[in-house]
Amino acid sequence: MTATPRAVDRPRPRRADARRNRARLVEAARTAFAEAGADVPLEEVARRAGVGIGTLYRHFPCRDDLIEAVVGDRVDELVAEAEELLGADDPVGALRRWLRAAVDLAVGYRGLAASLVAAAQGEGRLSEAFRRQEAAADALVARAREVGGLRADVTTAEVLGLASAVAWLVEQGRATDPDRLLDLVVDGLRRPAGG
Amino acid sequence: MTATPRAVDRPRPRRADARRNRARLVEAARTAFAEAGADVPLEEVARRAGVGIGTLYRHFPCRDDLIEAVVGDRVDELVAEAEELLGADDPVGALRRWLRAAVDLAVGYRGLAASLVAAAQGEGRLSEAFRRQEAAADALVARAREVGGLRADVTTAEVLGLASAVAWLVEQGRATDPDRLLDLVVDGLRRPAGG
DNA sequence: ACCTGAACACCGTTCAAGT
DNA sequence: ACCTGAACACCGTTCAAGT
Repeated sequence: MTATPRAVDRPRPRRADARRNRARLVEAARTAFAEAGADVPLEEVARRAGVGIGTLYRHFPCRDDLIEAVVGDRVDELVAEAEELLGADDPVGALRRWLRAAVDLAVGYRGLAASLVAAAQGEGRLSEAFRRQEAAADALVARAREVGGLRADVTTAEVLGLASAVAWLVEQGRATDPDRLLDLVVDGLRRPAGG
Repeated sequence: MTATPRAVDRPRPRRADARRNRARLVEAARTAFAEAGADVPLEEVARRAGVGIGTLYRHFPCRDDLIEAVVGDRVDELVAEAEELLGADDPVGALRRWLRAAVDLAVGYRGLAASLVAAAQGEGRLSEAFRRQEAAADALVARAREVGGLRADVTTAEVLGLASAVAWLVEQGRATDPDRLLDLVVDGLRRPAGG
């Protein structure tokens, strides 16, 4: 039974060398994640950053913290995009476009979709990022429902869940075209036309 | 770079003790998978079976072979069920019911959905099981399409992929009710009513 | 023909010793 | 305040020595 280290809120490092090491780690993680997936060995990340493995753990007590450092600002961009799309003429189309962007982000690093979904229940920084994303989705879903474009009983968790599932399928190599799958899924979320 | 051992077609063991060990391993794996998920340590399975780890590897050169030994006959049951459902009055409902059974199987052991999806590309016994399942799904999809109940452009790979994705979501704890999600998904696969 | 378990590789995580 | 890397735990996989 190896307890996974709890995520702790670390203050910004005071010493200049520590800040530099932190930045190097994030950069190394970014490229390593992109090349080898979000489950790349942490020793590999430390090696690429040119620091000891202990230094990595000092800055990022668990893998999710490192993932958050890499994708956190992209999640914020996604949130900002949602705010813009809230003013769109076609709310269902807006939701659809936004989900596509969310899928793109998740597909960017193999294993990210799974990490994000797992973080839905957790406590750390990545979990907070997930909840920011969920709040953004919620606004778009509410808007689409207001206009009558969505089934009344569909929840945000279901919408985001299905989008994550699409991202996961693409990651697994079981789907070439995310757009195609998203279209099928979003069609199922629409208000039934005939009754 | 650790090469994963290739799946090899092993003949049924000749010696009685070997057959007994094999059977014990499958039983131990069945309970271990159910309790701890399909990624339970193989040493744990060997321990429960009361055999050495080397014996496990002799009978099941890779984890997927063990998984197939545990779920293979349930896949065959699924295939048989599909054949019965081919005669149903409501082909879309039949497809829907069958997908539910497929999801139930995958959800039975945590991690099985991922293993099955990954096996879609591979070579071993589990890959063959996946392809039997895919052929069964294909017949049901074709039937539902004939009757005009499905979008004409939907492929079997997409249908099965989305069902696996639903199973994965449930495994991740992101959905309580598989039926609910399957309804949403299947609705997206239906022939659009209004055009 | 089959079994066993020691041996090795790999990776995650901690911590004593350093600056 | 921070860094380092040796040390330990855990698990996958192989293989020499056995029956």
